[in-house]
Amino acid sequence: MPRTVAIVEDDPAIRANYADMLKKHGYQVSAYADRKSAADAFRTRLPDLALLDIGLGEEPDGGFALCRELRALSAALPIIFLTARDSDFDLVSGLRMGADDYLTKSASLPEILARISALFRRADLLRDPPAAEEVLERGPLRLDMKRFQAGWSGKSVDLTLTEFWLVHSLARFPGHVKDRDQLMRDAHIVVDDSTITSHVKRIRRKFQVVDGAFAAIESVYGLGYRWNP
Amino acid sequence: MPRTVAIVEDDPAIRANYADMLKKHGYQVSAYADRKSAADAFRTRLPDLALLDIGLGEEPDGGFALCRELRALSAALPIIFLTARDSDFDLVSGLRMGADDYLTKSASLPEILARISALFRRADLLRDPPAAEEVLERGPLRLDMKRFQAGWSGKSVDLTLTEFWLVHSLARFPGHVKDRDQLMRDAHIVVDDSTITSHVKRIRRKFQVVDGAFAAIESVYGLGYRWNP
DNA sequence: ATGAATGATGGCAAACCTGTGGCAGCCGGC
DNA sequence: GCCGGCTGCCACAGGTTTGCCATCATTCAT
Repeated sequence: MPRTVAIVEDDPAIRANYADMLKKHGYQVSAYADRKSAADAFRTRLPDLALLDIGLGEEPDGGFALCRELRALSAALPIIFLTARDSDFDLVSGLRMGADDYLTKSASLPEILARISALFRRADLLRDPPAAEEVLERGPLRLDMKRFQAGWSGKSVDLTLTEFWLVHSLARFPGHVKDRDQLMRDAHIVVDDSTITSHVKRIRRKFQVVDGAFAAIESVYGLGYRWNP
Repeated sequence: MPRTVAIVEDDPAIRANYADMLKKHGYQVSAYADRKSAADAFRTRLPDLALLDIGLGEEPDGGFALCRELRALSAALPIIFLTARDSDFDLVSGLRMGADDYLTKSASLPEILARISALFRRADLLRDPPAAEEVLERGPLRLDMKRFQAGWSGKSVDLTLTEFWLVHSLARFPGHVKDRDQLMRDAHIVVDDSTITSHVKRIRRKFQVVDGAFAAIESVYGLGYRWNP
């Protein structure tokens, strides 16, 4: 099914022009000339994307008002301002108001189309599973990145923040050797090499409390550490 | 944890200029002069947003290549081209390649900032899908989103607006750790870290008036707070 | 095998984080 | 104006975490 694009623009010639162009590129277009008719239509059915002019007939800021109404109806609806007004002030206001893009009428048709499809691409990420990696499992190890909780064969292991980052850095690519500098970067710290050694010591101890045979963190002489599967 | 913005730009003066501006607006900035150093850094840690020049030193299209590499690493990472090239061709290529926005260096600083924050707003939708529930119930907790009223095992708890937002932010994903910056965003305030501590103190006190054993808000040392089911 | 370099360990002090009480500014209602 | 509630911030106290060192053990190259 084609995507629907709503155009709100008071000038009939420009409106028809843009509408034609969008239709030619496979969108299903509904066009409105003023705020009221657009708002009425949106209340029954939202488009997949809205292209708004700012000045609408009698209302010099009708587009802004419409943008606010739309945002109240849906936080995710892609909104683009397409207007003759090219002041910084209007642009910043428009974006602050919740629009996703702001184009002046000097924008070329290819630019408009490219920006519309870029915005659709991003909006589509919401529909699909955003692939938000929440938990990392490596054998008996389990790291919940949202809860900042670590577990080893079912039992929970209390790690401090720095320790958690270090374990995450090591376990993300099992078998890969991480040198101390990389570990510092992943843990967002800048410290002496010996301090990393200390952290590894404490991490090992904490895992050994839960599993005496724990040996997943292997030292690689002269290089750093490696997570052993 | 402030948002990180990566800037890849070969001209040292421009790079420093943009980096300063972004830092002044609260972003944590990492700057790179060429494709290789940027790509290396991105492989270990992705920024929250990338600002790319297209021409990078010897490579006239280094930014395009970098954009492709970044998109391979993450489909959701916000990417903005910021370049002197103002041809339609480059713009359309850049957006087709997966960038979310395309700015020329003639763009004003307010425009750049507004577009960055608009993009962050949209990217945030991925992290916290919009919730439209009228009433949120989590065990004994009950939040009426319409009336801004909170309840604990049937008894009503008088929260101020800010407190209500904070409780909502915490309770929405029980167990998930929210740092102070996320809490501020969810409560629509910009304050000192210690102020969040104060709010939590007052929230706990109010719940404890109703239930002496209240302990649903757990502090996570070094990170923030978590709602305990 | 031997020595230099690297890593492990225990310990300690500094740095950091949080909880708490308190206070000042702000705003709205009376 | 005056009052009271809300908010933001600070100073202090107590506890946790972290960084580093001295010492001992291990590894690698000669």
